[in-house]
Amino acid sequence: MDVSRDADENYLVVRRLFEAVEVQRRAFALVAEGFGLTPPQARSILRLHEPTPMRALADHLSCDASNVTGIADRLRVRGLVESSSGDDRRIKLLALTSKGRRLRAAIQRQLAEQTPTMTRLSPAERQQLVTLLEKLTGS
Amino acid sequence: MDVSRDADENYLVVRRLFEAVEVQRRAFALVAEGFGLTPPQARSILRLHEPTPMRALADHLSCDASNVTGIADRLRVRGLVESSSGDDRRIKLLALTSKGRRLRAAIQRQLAEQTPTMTRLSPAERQQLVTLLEKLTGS
DNA sequence: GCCGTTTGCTTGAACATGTCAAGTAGTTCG
DNA sequence: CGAACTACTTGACATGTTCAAGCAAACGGC
Repeated sequence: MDVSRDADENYLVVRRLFEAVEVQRRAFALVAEGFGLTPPQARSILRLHEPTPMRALADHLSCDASNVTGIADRLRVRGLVESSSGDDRRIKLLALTSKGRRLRAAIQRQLAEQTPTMTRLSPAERQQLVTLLEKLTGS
Repeated sequence: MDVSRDADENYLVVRRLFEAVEVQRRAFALVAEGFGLTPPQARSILRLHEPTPMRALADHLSCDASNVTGIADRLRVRGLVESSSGDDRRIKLLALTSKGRRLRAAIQRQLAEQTPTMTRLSPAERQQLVTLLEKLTGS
């Protein structure tokens, strides 16, 4: 067994993977920018299909909770989200405004149309990809 | 034809995709952090298999050239890269030091071992994935 | 019911990344 | 030769990111 050879071949797979990740990331950033949003801001908007505690948003973005404060602030200034309190008065629930909901729909539409996955793969290939990705993310 | 229904189904595919992208991104960031590098720094190191103009590195990272100046500075301070001039004296060629080359090999090894793609997919599935990704990135 | 602990969020410091505009130096080409 | 282009640097500024510190609310044992 040639271990170093194995490592090389495995790394080729990994490299392809990260190349593809970069392509997607750029595509996403471009769509977000088209709506005047940074990628984390766009991801937040997409996540807010329902009122969501900031803590949950931080988990979704896999970042520190303190980070979400700033991101939410900037979205609030632009009238895209608003926050309310629930039973637990420590928790701030973030929710989209109607303007935010319209924006979210537009982003989804554009992602579904312009993402390379959608434009360059056949429906069958997309299904194959989804299956692999689900296994990959453990969902 | 129910266009909005199509858009919804397409968006589900896109959502899966971006979830997977996030998983990979986190995995990469974690490996990089383990070596005391930020993701762009690690990506730069991986790119420097040969002396590379800063302009080419900027293209690879798809960012502004001015950004690369700072990234290269920080890598230089840590003794991982050094720069030289070629024929065209405007161009700075970045190259790994021997310390940098050792680090690069270690990063590749760890990515090949720890990336979810490698740990959660069978070799056949990995091959399938690579084929799809190549089509996706147009390479 | 009280008090220590945990949890959710905010604030401020410190740093990396990213863009843009402006500047310098080297190349190219008419 | 000179204008235009190219490669890099610098500085200003916004954002994202983490960490440490702090505050307020909720929880849990006793």
